[in-house]
Amino acid sequence: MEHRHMDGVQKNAPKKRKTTWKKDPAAVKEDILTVATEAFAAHGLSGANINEIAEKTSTSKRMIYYYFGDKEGLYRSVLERVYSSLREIEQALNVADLEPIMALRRLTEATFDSHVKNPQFIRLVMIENIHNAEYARKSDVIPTLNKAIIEKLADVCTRGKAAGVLRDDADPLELHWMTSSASFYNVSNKATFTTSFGNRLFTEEGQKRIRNRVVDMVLGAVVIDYLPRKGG
Amino acid sequence: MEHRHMDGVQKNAPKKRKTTWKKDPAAVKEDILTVATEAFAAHGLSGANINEIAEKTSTSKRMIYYYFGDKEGLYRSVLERVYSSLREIEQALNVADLEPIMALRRLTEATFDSHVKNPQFIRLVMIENIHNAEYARKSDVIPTLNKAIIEKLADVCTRGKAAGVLRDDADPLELHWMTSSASFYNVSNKATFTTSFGNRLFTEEGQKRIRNRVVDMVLGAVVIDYLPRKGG
DNA sequence: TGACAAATTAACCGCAAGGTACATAAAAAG
DNA sequence: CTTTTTATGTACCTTGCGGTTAATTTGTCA
Repeated sequence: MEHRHMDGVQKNAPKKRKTTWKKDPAAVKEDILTVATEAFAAHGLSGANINEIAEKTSTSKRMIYYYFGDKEGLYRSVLERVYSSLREIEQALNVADLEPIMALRRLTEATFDSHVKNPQFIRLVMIENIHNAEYARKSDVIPTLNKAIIEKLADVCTRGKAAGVLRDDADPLELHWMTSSASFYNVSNKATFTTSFGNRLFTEEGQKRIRNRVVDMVLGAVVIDYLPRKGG
Repeated sequence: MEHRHMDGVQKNAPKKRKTTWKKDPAAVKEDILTVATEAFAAHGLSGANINEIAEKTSTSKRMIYYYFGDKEGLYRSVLERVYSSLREIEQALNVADLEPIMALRRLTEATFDSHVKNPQFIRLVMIENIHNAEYARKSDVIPTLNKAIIEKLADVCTRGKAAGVLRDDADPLELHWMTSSASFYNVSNKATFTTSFGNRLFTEEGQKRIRNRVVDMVLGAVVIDYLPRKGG
């Protein structure tokens, strides 16, 4: 009971505490995670500020520590949540009954588009890479999440080779690497690329061209006698 | 350096100051920049610690502030320095007297290799992108640096089209985008990619394959009737 | 209805880390 | 040789921010 700094004069008159509130743990957690996701994606692990996060939630800083332990715990939860939500999108994709080349085209386009649509995810993955993926690696869900897309690509490869339309050195993992690299970079490096070269490739037009280019590159790498369409 | 708890004896005895030293501003600045580059590349702008940086230099924290003003100033200097040093590498590359396709192959390979060889640069660019390139944009050298590579590609395109070996929609900036995206991602996302899919693509073998794939992708996108070689 | 656990609030703490004050040696200027 | 400017060293200050303490309310279950 040491009010050491209250020498004498009414310093720190206690704010009136809220007299009533509802219990809603799930909503509180969600609220915190939503705000924290934005903060970590914007400023990174060390750059994000717990006090600021707390202010933007409808609850208090104490609750963050109550539910997530510490800053790192909060970050880990954010990471897992955003990884998981993206996996759902990937799993929803159904190309099993398209013919192989069309399936591959669709998968590539879908990957490209989902990257464009989820910049927050991209930023968090960038941040993870800065940290050498140490938090993703600690997670026991994240390392298992991306299997879905690889399986789909593997299926396409198998079918494509059987049909004689894909080169027999086509490899699902390499295919994913190619698609990912283009799709990821397109979002992750937009800022510096624009700084160096202007935004010509990042207008609506430019992005359409790039998207087609990516498809052509990927198909061109594995489809036998692939003929890219002309122009953008 | 806590002298506070040395109760009684020798409390706060000022450390004997170095009685003699040489002036060497240039070396001191270089020393600081070298250490700071490592620190910022490893931990980002907010994550890097000025005290730690100071300890690793052969000089004192005071000098960091003397020469660079504040943390942000130091970061900006680091950024400009690594950008500039990479530009020199690019400029040294001479492909003007190779035939167009070979020239393009060499440029692509060189870009891929230089990314692999300069992970610190990659990390700093990643960090800049997290910050929406605000510091790179403020710089008055960085935005002008990457012109060299584009000019080389433009020359190759012109010659290639004239010789009838390159598609007439081949575009230097797009070519650079393709090469960069693959080369950059290969380094920047190694950690998370490995976490998800194992390190098969990052062994010596795997990297050779990837490198060849990248060349094939780029050439395949612009060379008329390009025939990729088989296998890895 | 009252004990107990779970959820929430406001206030506080410690210290790490960015930044500064001040003294002084080395070199340059005059 | 004196003065001034540049470069350096040591100690220190301030506060932002991650994390805690302690009290209080809400809901549950004997």
